Amino acid sequence: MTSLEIQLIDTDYQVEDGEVFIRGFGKTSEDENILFYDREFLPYLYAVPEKEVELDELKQKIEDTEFSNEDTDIPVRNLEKKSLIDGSEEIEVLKVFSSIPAMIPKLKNELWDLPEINECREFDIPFYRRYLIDKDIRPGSWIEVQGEEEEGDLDQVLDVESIETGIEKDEDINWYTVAFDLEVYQEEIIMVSLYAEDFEKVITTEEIDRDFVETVENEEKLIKRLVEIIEDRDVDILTGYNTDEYDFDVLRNRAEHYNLTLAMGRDGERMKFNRRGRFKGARLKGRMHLDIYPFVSHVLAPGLDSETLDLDSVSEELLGLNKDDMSWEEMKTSWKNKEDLEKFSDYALKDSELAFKLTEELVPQILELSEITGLIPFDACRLTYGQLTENFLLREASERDIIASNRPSQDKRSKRRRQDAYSGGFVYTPEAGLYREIGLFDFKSLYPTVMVAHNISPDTLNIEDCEDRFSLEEFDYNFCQDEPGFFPELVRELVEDRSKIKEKMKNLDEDSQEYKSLDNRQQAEKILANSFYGYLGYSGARWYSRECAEATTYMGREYIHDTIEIAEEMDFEVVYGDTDSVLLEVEDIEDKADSFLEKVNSDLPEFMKLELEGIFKRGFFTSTDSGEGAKKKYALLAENGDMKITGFEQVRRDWSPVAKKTQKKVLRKVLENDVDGAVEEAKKTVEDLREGKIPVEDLKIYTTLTKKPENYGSTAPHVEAAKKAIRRGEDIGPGDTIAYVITRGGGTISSRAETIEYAQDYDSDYYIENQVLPAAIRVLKVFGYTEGQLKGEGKQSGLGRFS
DNA sequence: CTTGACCGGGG
DNA sequence: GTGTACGGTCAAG
Repeated sequence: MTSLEIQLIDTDYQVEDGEVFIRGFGKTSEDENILFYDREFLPYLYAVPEKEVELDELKQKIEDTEFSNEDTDIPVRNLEKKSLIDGSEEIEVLKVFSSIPAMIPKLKNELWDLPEINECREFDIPFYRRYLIDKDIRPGSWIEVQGEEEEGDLDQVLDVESIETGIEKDEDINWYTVAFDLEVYQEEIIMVSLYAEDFEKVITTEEIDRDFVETVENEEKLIKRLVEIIEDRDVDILTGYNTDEYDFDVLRNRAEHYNLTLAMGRDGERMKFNRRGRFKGARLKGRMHLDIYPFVSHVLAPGLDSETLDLDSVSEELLGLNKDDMSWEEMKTSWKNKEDLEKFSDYALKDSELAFKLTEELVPQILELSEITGLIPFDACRLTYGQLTENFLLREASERDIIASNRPSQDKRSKRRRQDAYSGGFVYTPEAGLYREIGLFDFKSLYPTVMVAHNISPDTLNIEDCEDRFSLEEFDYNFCQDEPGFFPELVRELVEDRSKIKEKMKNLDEDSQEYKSLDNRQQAEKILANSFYGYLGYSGARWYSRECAEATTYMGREYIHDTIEIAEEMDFEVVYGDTDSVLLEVEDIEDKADSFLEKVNSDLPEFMKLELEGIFKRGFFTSTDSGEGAKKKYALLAENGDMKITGFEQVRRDWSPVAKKTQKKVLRKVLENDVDGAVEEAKKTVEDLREGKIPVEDLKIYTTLTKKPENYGSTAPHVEAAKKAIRRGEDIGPGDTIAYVITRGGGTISSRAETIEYAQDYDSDYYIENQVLPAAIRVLKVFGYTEGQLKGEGKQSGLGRFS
């Protein structure tokens, strides 16, 4: 008998001779790769009997019945009576075991047809996740596996007999991480870049004068070399940016083309895509392939300022780092003409370097999330917010003997979506204009704390037998306050654990490993605590409750209103407010903030708190077309000169650089209280456009071609530009991003769109009227300027010579 | 105003 | 794979 302390990396299951076994991949602190088999775990579901049915009789009936489906026998291996909590009541159910996971959906259908059975539950939980939940195994924590050694390719292979969890071991595993990135030209891989802490490489078919470049004969060798490097370096974590949808897709197609097996995992099997809805995940067994783009888009995006989630903007926001400045056009030209390949290879390497650095920042968070939710890292980094939350809830429910609700049918989901939307956060209508000395105050985790303060939870909603109810006049439902509900209890645990962690962090060196790991844990807890409100209103949720979500936002609005009222009583000018924050203008704000906070916080229930988020020396709010202040569109200027811009066009990619740059300059001048200077900036750009002084680079607008140009029903500039380029022999197809410029001449705008390579001139009027002026006037109209004035026409009609 | 198509990331 | 899971924006109807 061998006993090993390991951390789990990955699990799946296999079926042999009609029997299922779990595979667990892990690692010891001595860097040994471990594979264990667990042959003792069977798939099951819960059968909930009709009310008047005698459980023992039903048990007997199921034992005596031979279930089958289209000539396949559906074995029932075991039956257990269980008492579980369903909402606010306790129910008696049967736990029905079968032989292999694939039998479970079939068994569910057969059982559900029995008149004695009301419904089945928990029949759609992936087998490997069920295993981890039931065994209380969490990736990222130590477990001890005991069993007999077997033959195998990994350092040790065990046929497991027992697993012990909750092992205290003061050691972390340093996962060996490599980021990679492909460069592709005309559907062939021309470069692979790899980046690790101790290693950087670009593999390509050209000779390039760079130390990190390794030249191979052809594309086939290039793929083989990549696989070899992953294997040789025994990579634990392979990462990249959008590698699921792009790099691995290309890699698989090209490997198929050469009849190569992409065996990049630790089990020697071919890489497979896991499909989940509209996403696919490239799964390498026994290694963690963590694509960070899905994590960024599903989990981080709501908290990011950046509107686009491309590698460049995300790295800029999270790391303060940018990609090398090389456009796709330049790259194509470079490869086609075999010129400047050094620059190209630098660019390629930079991409995987950025992906690596982003990984260093995010993977610890992903691994923490994996530990808290108990999902394997592969899942933790790909699931949506709602799915992450649900998996956390499933585990917490199981620990409390709570039986999970079923996932809603497609029909039910669309009904939920169609239901009238309930009101969300309160947004205060600002007065357009310029403000100075602004304090930004916000509630710490408003919705989670509201849920705790009022015990808002699906299992406290409208309980018959209840002493103390929290009712809202507006709604005909109430929440029982007698016992903490499932959701408030979880929020409280997360929030309390989080403040304990933050307390601990105060006494630690910020650069220490312990500080960093605690920081990642509290981040992950914050992510989860904040997800519950959204989850309750998510149509696909098992624990969906429109009432809970609605009551939560309602109370959130109440608290913001109260805060605004207090601010007004204290003679602060309320500039703006959105959901959980207020912007207040007041002289000597530093001095007055404390008494304001004290007043607000003393009125709040325990657990809720308003904080001062920051002080800004100026703020600018624009107006809508009707002239009233616009919501969610403003710019703030901090003491140190940083601008925080929200909602303006300048962050959107379907605007040309010249429009975005001008708008940014105009905003900065305005925030510096120099409106004349702002007008000058706009006028100067208009003039430069007229005189043809603006480089074409600043005029291109990006749009992605999603299908073949001839398949578009409507005309659009990027489609027309693409059609013309194709006629000239360019290789352009679906997936290509078209950089186009509107050129001079007659006809519609679309007919004058040209890809940047063929743009001989540009239509200055188009750029003035449709790009620069709308972007600039969005800001300057607040000061009474019109587009005409910015074009220079205002001089005649305004205060100029005629007045 | 409602409905349906498109789009994200990557090269 | 205990399968098939988004959400926002914009033009067209």
